Amino acid sequence: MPAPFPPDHNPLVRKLESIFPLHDDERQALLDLPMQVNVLKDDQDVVREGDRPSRCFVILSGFTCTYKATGDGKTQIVAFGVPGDMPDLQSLHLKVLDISVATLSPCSVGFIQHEDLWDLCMRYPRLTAAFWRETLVEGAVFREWLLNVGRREAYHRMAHVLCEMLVRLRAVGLAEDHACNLPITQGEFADALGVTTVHVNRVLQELRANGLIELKGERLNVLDWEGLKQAGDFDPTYLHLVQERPAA
Amino acid sequence: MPAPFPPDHNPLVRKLESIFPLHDDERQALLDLPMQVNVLKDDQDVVREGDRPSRCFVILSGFTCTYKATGDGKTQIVAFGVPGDMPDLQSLHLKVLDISVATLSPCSVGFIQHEDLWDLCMRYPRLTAAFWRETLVEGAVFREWLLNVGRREAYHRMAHVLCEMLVRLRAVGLAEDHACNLPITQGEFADALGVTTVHVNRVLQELRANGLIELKGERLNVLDWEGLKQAGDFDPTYLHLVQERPAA
DNA sequence: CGTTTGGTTGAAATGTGTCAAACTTTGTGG
DNA sequence: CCACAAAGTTTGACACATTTCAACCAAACG
Repeated sequence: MPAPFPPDHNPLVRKLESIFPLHDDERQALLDLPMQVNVLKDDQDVVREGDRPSRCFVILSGFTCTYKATGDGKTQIVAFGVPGDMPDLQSLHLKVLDISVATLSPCSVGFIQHEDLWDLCMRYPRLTAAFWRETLVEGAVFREWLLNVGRREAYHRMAHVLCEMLVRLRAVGLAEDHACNLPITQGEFADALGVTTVHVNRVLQELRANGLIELKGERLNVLDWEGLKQAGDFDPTYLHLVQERPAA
Repeated sequence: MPAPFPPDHNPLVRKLESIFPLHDDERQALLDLPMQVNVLKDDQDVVREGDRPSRCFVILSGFTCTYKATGDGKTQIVAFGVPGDMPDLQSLHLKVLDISVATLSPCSVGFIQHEDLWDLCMRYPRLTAAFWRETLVEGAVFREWLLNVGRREAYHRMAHVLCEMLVRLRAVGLAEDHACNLPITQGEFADALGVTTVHVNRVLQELRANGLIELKGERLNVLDWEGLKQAGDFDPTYLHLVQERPAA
């Protein structure tokens, strides 16, 4: 079955429009893109480091993480993926994958053949720009994470990532102003922040004690958005959204 | 004055060919690209976070660093730039810069108007792919650095960056098999690795004591390449070079 | 030469890791 | 709907990598 999304709730379209204004015909072309939809359980690899894929995928629902591992098995999450994201879009140009992508929650993903994507880009040159831009924004997030991991203490690091996730989810209509679902365990946060699970736990308690957030199960509630932004030294410019919708 | 490089030593061409095979006409088109050459002293900003450039630049000679800073002034270097690199190529698609680029050594850089680059990409669609690919490889390096900073101890981190620089410089013909010039101070390494200058110093001494490297002034000499690669947990796949020339 | 920049050293402070156990929630099958 | 297992969270004590601070040294430079 093809993806059953009303045009304006199609995750791919929605995501691209959050960073690039689409014309009607381009939007339609995206909706018409041949796509093989797969439903995945959580904690499953979608693609693996070393793969040489002939297709890439878009997240239709659910969350993923993009990760790498050191020789002795320590893993670092380098990005979280939310609906609309294409975590291995790079494979269009880079033959062998330098990252793995796993599901953090049950997901449905749409596989798109590289040749179909090439085709689309030929027919709609502005879409080339849109996809290129998407990979560039992804790169900007890597840079910010590098600053985050390299130069901020764990407490601030955690706050920063929470800010980012909330803003990104708002941009694709998957978060209220100050709350969202975040199916990310403390162990996964640890791998994203370059710390241990134990420390993530302590730092989260601090954030809670300071009245900045509630976080229980998959539910994140930001009690003090200004405070959290400040704690995370967060400025959304690097996300390069067409227009950050200011949260009330 | 236009860049006085014999065709095959033109840094831009050389760099692109290290990750993308060019046809003759494409190579010529690159050589004909209008370019304003500027000579810069070391420790100067080329572009700054927040800028909205109408051009981007290619490094013709010298080294740069791309960096970001936290609100309280700590800086993180997210990439080193070597001749042929275009550290702010992203500005072609992202209006406002989320990074600053500074010279690490005296540099000559060539500024290219965005419109001229657009033009070129129109006339030679494969060059669009080449430039896109360049930004993707840059992204792959960010990811590896994230793993490096997040999950490796300072000693291994240092070894990793040294391996990377040597391989990248070899790819553009600026390093012998096991030695190169590296105008990077310990303070700058510190900002790249997310540690302090003091610690970089101690870690370098360890690398020297273990007989892996000599590093004095700007000169890096790798005494034990296999040992350094192992210490750095280094696998060059993520650099996506067309063909890693195996060092003897 | 004196001045600046970058490198080196040591001792004490600290953020984060490690280990190991207990607790809580979630999901599943009987 | 309970019972149990599995997964995730929380806690404490201690170890350790790295920071901090402060001084000193060496090389480069005008």
